[in-house]
Order: sequence, then structure tokens, then C-alpha cells
Amino acid sequence: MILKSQVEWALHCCAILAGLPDGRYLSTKALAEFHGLPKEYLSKALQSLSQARLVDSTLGPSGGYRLSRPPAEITFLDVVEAVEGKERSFVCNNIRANNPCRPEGYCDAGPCAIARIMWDADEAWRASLRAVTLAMLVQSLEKDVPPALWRESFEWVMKRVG
Amino acid sequence: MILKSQVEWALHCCAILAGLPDGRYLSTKALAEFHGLPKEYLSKALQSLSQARLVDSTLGPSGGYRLSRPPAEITFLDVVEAVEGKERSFVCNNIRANNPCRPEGYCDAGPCAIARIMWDADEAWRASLRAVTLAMLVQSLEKDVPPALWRESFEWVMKRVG
DNA sequence: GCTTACATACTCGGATAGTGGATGTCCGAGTAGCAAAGG
DNA sequence: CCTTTGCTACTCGGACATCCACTATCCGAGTATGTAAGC
Repeated sequence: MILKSQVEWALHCCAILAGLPDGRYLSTKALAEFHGLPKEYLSKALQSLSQARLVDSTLGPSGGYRLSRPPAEITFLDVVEAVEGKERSFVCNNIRANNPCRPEGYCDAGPCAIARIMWDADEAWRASLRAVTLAMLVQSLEKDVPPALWRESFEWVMKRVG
Repeated sequence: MILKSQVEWALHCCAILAGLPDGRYLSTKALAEFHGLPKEYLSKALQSLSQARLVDSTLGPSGGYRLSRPPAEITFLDVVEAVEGKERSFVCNNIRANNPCRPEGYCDAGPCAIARIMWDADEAWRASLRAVTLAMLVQSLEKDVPPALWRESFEWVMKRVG
């Protein structure tokens, strides 16, 4: 049960996109260079974000991606679900139905108790991710990163926005 | 990010083992038959439980597994971690270190903000699983399952315990 | 000098191979129980 | 009838194939930019 590395990449890219001036685009190439990642493969993560309508894309020179909503309106859960999918982490195959003591054609009332508990935990995880927005992430980062590095990184990005 | 089916199997098996009289063993074969699962493969899940010291095993006829502790002292998290491992679901590869603006030999103070948030969510998930014990699971099941089926299943199992 | 048409280069998007872990199966080591033999 | 011995059958545990999903890469469709020609 390990999240794919795409999730990490997507979150870091969203952090950068969240800092862009309104309406400006940043290309996969720039994002890949900034994070030291393979451009071709990173593009798949960004495609997932695009298909989930979290980012807009534009073609041609000075094209790329931008957030489709304000950073305060995009949660970690949005990003994680865009890459990992919205399926619950626990799938119930209802193996209790194989109980040899069951009468023929017996039908269960509700979901199995084990599934309920596992789904509750899954929901706790999602709730935790839903509580954090990209805007909050940027605030955290600004506190962590030294001002000089922060400024230089911003300028590095600004030289490459479309 | 989907849990392996072994987790589901292990939990169902623990539910059965939790209902056994003290000190009695139940074999993989019986557990597999009861749940309609491949005996050979199910044994791998039970091996994981054994290696995690959640169950004891005995060889020979009338051998099998039993819980090594009272059901009230085994949590869902114990079982899930026994099968899935204790590693966090999000691994931080520290890709921020690839930032081209970084001075040479720069060293980060703490873990990256993104990892902190993801790990918080992971901890919320674990906390939710840690709050439920096998004893509580048995209580839930007893409420869900019709008394007749409950009794028959118990007798079915009792005919096979060692 | 301004407008227009065009070639270019750069972008995203989906289709295509390679690899590691989960899935599924097998056989060997070890032991508890049973049966038979002996006292 | 009771004890001892040996065998048998059943158990768990780890070693061995198979398959799917994540990883990684490539090429084609489409467009904004910059240039050059024409007015």
C-alpha cells in the first residue's frame, strides 16, 4: 500500500503552479528541470491533473499548465485522487458469502463489518487530506524555505513562464 | 494505492480465531474452506500474522493457528501492518533537493512540508485502525449476523478445531 | 510602416515497451496423534 | 490391561513460476509565436 511517486511529483508541481501569477502557464519541461525529473514521465502526472480538471493546459510555445482554480480551492485530496484514483483503498470481496453454513440464496443486509471499519479509516485519511489546501501548502513552504532561496527559485520560474 | 486482498483474508481469519475457545487451534485448511479461499495462498497471509507474533502456530494433526493475545489486545492496525508492512504509505524522495537554485551542499532543516502533510494523513488512517480491536469486531459481527447462522458457523468451526 | 499569410518550433496527449511486486502454486521439515506390539 | 515404540498423516514454513500494474519512453496532433512578404 504505497502511493506512486507520481503523487509526490504532482504535489510539488502544484506547489509551483500555485505561486504563479494569474493566468500564466508553466511547461512540463520547466517543472521537470526544476525538480530533476524525467520530463516525459512527469507529463503523465500532469495529464492526470488535467483530466481531473485541476489544471488547464495550453499548446504551443510559452504553453504549459496553470491551476484552473485558486490555490485555496484545491485540496491535497483533489491532487491525490487525480493521480491515484478515487477508489477506496480497501476493496471488500464479500468472502463471507462463501460461508458453507449459509442457506442458499441468502442475502446480506449491509456491508460487512470489516469493510465498514476499513472504510472508516480510509475516510479518516481522506478527511485529513481534504483539510489542507494548496494555499496552506504555499504558506508552509514560505515559512520553511530560506528567503534567498525562495526568491531565487521564484525568479528561476518566472524566467520560464509563458 | 490499494491494499492487497491478503489484508481482507487476514482480518476475516482473525475474526474466526477470536471466537475460538482459549488455547484451541484452527488449521489453514479449515479457514480456507470456511472463506472459500485457496488454502496454499491463504497460508501466506497467516504466515505474516505468525511472523508478527499475532498468532501462534502448531504442527501435526489438530494443529493450526490461534491468537497469541486476547482479542481485546489486538488492533486492526496490528493485522494490517503485519500483512502490508509498517512503512508509511507516502515516501518522500526529497526531490526539492534537485532545485537548481540551491547552493552546493545545502542541507534541509526538517522534512519537506508536503511529506509532513501526507504523513499526518497516514497517521490519521493508522489512528483510526488502532482504535478498533478484534474484540470490538466480534461484537459488531454478532450484531450483524443472524443468530441461526452465527450458531451454525460456530459449530462448523468447532468440529474442526484441534 | 502596417497588415496578413506562412513556416517553425514548441507544446500537450495518447500509444507503446520494460520491470518489480503481488498473486498463485508447489514441495520439504517437523510434530502430534494413532496403532500395534510387547510386557 | 497398560506401557512403549514406531509409523502415519497432517500441519506449517519457505522456495519456485506467473501475471498485472507502475515505470519509463516514444511519436503524432495541434497551436502560439516569430518572420517575411505584400500593400
